[in-house]
Amino acid sequence: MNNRNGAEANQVSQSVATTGAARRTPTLADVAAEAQVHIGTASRALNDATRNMVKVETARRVRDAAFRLGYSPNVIASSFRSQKTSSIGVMLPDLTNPFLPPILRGIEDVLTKHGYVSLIGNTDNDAAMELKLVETLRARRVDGFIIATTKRTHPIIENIADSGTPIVLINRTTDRNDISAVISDNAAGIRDAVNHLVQLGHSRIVHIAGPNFLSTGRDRARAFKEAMHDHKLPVSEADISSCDHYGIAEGCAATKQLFATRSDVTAIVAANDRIALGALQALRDLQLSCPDDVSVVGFNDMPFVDLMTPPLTTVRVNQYAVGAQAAEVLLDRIANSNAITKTVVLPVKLIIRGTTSPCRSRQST
Amino acid sequence: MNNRNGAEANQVSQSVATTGAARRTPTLADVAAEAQVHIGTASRALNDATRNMVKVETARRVRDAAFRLGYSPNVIASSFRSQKTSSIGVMLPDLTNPFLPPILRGIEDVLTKHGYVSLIGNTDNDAAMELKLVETLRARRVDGFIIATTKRTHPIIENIADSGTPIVLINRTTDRNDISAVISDNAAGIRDAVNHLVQLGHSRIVHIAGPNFLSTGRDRARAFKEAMHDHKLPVSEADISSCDHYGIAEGCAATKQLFATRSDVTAIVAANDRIALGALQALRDLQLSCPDDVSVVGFNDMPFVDLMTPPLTTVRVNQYAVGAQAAEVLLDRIANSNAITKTVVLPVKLIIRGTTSPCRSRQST
DNA sequence: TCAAAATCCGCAAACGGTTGCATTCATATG
DNA sequence: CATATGAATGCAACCGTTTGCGGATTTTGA
Repeated sequence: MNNRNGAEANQVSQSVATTGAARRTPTLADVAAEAQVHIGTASRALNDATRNMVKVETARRVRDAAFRLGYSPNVIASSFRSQKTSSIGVMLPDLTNPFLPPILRGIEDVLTKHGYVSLIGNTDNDAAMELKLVETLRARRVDGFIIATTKRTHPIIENIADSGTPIVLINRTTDRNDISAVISDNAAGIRDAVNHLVQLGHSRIVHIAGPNFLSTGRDRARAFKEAMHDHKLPVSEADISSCDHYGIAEGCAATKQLFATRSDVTAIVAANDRIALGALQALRDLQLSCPDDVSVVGFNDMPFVDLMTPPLTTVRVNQYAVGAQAAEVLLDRIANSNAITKTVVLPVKLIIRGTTSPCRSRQST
Repeated sequence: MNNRNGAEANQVSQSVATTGAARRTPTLADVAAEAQVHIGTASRALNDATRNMVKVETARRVRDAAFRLGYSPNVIASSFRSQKTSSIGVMLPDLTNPFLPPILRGIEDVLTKHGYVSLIGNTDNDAAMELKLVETLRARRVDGFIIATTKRTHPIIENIADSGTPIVLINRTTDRNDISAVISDNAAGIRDAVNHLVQLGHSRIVHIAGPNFLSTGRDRARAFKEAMHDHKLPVSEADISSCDHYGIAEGCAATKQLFATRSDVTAIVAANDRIALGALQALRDLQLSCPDDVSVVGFNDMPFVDLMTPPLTTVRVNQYAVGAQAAEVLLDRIANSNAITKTVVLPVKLIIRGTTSPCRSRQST
């Protein structure tokens, strides 16, 4: 009886596995059975890389069977066996920063074109969250990383690179030059901005800098000094005020602090658009008009700065391209593990709008 | 000789596999060996849900071993076996729409808190891309879907719901009421907008509507008519111009079309902020001043509409909360497969800024 | 003190593909 | 004609966890 029950149970589960197959989502085994081939052959027939190992007629039969059954390959099973997840981790400070979505879109577009998918995480520039995120992404076995949050030295990130996992940095780089990166031409952008202001007759130009521990902050400040120097304009440390964060409030505060000691300034080169927004706020608070009293130029050309009044003159970086390029570089590195590490520098373009105008040197207060 | 070589090779790989074990990323088997327990026990000790099946002392020993080895659980293997990926698919029209990032942030925040991760896809409202995305996400075996792109009838999406996969819609719903959704109180928002305009003395108020095939477009238009009716103000079809897309260009065109036949309008209720931006453009083109000649109110309060000149009066929807709520509802449904389907309606708030002012009925042209 | 119950843990079978190797069969070669 | 060559497919191990089942050990209860 026990035996008999067992036999019955077997038969039932058997019948479930056959007639009931329509219920379950079909597996490769179902497809192979339907196409009358071995499961291994079915696998090869369905996989682009191994398609040529099987007769074209057989391949067609398998694909037909797969279609007939509505087969959807189980990517998890595939990832598990092949140790490739076709997914990449993206580490951002905060998705809500309008500068980032176009970059993400660029990343997504090239990833999906290659059958990859991205896992996005926000860190709010918090070290603990960064660590947790990296652990999560590692646990999910992402094939590579795109990182938008690095400081000039950053142990967590350097650790990823050292572990041999493909990685590419965007916007910001580390001081180490053995990690691939996609950045914009900070030096050229700042130079163009200064040139523009000089052409408008400005000579008392100051720089509201970003954090020195970020490559963008350091590079743009350095470029500012060089550009001033090229124009034989004096530039001292007093002409540069640094923010320890790329924020509107910080930009406002830094501007006010600088204006407290300098009353003849007629133009501001801000390290990025948010700092520029803060500078504009500061000018308003100081009862100064932009651009009549003081000209301002930003950096990034993030969405909507063209709709403000006055619209912001700024250095446009091609955000979408940064993302797309980063994904390309990363996928290249994944496909070809000894691809050289490279830093891609994308061109920028000064967009002249309403916050800059000819200099009418203002009176000292 | 062959044999000897083979033996040597074996020994080498053996030594790699033992002493070199530190090289490989450790597996559960390594942890179990280190802790001197069976692999099954190690699994239970490390898993919150099964922790109580093992003695506390044993659990501690296992966790210590895991820590010592730097063990990172292979989520892929876990997903494979348990048929749960702890990932959910998010379908968006376009991440680049500034309305969406705060929603996404809300989704991400609650998902990560529960150990989940999201796979985001952009469809650009293209049916083919939608289908491809759904296939991709199904292949990756996401545990559920959050969908921001549905039309009032939408076969692809209804198909997901019918398949039994947990799903929740955001912003927009289908006409079917058996699918969970998180939306904002469209009717209240429009009512508040109309009330505000009436209080300012306006009576010639028109509505630039969204697409009728979207629930938001239909609901807001319907609410507009009701609100006008409540104030005993006449409202005909001529007072409503529809856009077939929530875009700036469409809003501009629809406004111009309506103003071509109506010269006494003093206020516009736009179906969303982008349409409102288009309406403002149209007014500029028509040499009309906002808010002096015509008041405008938008919907959504997306980022940066407060920085424009004049800043936009609009109905604020709590975007972050929409995303967070959607994630909560979805996770609840995943954890509890017979949770009731529910539609969560979040409150909205009229934010009065610079595009609305008291009516000074303008002359007919 | 001993049976029953409860607790803890080991055992081994999945999960669904991929892939190196073996086998078969047809074709080319000497 | 026998054999070498190569193409096409079958075979089966393997990837790292989870989990139902049952055995061993301890605790409980009368």
